[in-house]
Amino acid sequence: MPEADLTREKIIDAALERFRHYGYPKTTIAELATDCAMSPGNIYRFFKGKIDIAVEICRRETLASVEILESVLECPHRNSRQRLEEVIFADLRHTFHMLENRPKTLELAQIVVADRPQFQIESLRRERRIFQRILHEGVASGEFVCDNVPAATIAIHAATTKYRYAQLFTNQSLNELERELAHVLSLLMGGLLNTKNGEQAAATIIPPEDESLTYRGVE
Amino acid sequence: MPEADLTREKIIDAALERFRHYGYPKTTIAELATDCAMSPGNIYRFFKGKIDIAVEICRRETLASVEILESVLECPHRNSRQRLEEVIFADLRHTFHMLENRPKTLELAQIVVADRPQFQIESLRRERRIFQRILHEGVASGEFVCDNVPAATIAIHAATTKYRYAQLFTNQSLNELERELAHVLSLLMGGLLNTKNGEQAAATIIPPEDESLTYRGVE
DNA sequence: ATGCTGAATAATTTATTGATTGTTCATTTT
DNA sequence: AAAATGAACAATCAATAAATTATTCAGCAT
Repeated sequence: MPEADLTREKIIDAALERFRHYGYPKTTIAELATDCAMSPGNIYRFFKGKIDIAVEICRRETLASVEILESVLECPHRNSRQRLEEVIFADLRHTFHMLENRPKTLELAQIVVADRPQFQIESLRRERRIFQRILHEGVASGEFVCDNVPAATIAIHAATTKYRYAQLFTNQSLNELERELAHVLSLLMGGLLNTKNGEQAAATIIPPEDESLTYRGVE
Repeated sequence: MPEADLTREKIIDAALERFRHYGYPKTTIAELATDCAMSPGNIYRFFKGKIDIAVEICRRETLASVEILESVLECPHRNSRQRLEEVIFADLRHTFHMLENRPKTLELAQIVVADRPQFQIESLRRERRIFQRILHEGVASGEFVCDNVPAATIAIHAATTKYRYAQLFTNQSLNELERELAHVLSLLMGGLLNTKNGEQAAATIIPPEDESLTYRGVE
């Protein structure tokens, strides 16, 4: 590895350590510089600003998360449904434990997202790509029926929003959340409608892509 | 109406006006007292504290919201699926416009919930009761198939979390959200699985219940 | 008694100041 | 020339003081 990259890594390691122990706001550039046996000014030859160090750390964190989900995906002898369910369960457990054991990581992510909204959008997109791969496989094998895989991917992702960093939404226990998620997945898989009577119900009416924002609610 | 209740209403009206225009923190008890032509001390004969005025206003707001959803519910010539979908769409639109047109209302709700977490829990429960009524009807008529209505109610409510006060989660437009929600509902109704091949897939494995916690349905 | 007042007090918020920190860049070192 | 420094400057934060506000309650009025 080139010298410059090694130095960059040293800064990231020092920041990782301090952000984890004391948090982003309580960590000063001067401290990072001391940790790396260099001057404060030199840090700026490797990062445009303090926030960019945080961005890089968070970016690596999300890549690691996606890899965890991918490893779940690669378990053999699973059908598409089991894969999808296990990936979503893994997401719930992983993010739950993250917030429970490393609260500073959330704080850091919130600081980064406040400054770089695009960061969150891209992280979610990376996650959805995993979902989409499973859906494609399932449709190809005939296990799933779906005439719009991208839309279904987004829908499943949206419907399981509550189970990503669940503590942001509720103070339920992990066990409660797992049980609830199982019911959500069960519905997403099988649906509510009675299909025994032969006739297939009409699809949900999907609003037109009209950009004119007309208000249809009450008041 | 008894004299005391009229006075109480006068205070609530004054608070409603000021909270809406200037927000909760910038409204003082002294101002409310002046508006009502009384002394600050007298306010405390009707409310235990400033926050309790906000709680009462928010309570009425949530009751009004539930009534809107109930009015959607009472539309005739609808099957259960349409009712459920329309109620959830109405919820999306109503909460979306609320945040767009009356941002102070959200601020107020956040202040109330920060102080009284139970308030949010009860508001959500009231909303779920509407869902549950529709599910019951649908199961009774044979339109829905579901062996655990309370659990399915909670699942549908959880899966549509993103579409209640959606601006808290995303900056998508209302139109985008409506289209996305339509796909979510479509999945919840019909499911992903291919049921044409006759055999019904096994249910999602539901994690065992914690011994200390009893699982309760919507009550 | 009962309903209400308004000054007194406690709690909170806002303004201010001084200290700390992020960032830059002219200069030094390698 | 390239890499690094550290003093200088601007932005931000923390601590404190000042002002405002929520709440109480002894006393007044009905």
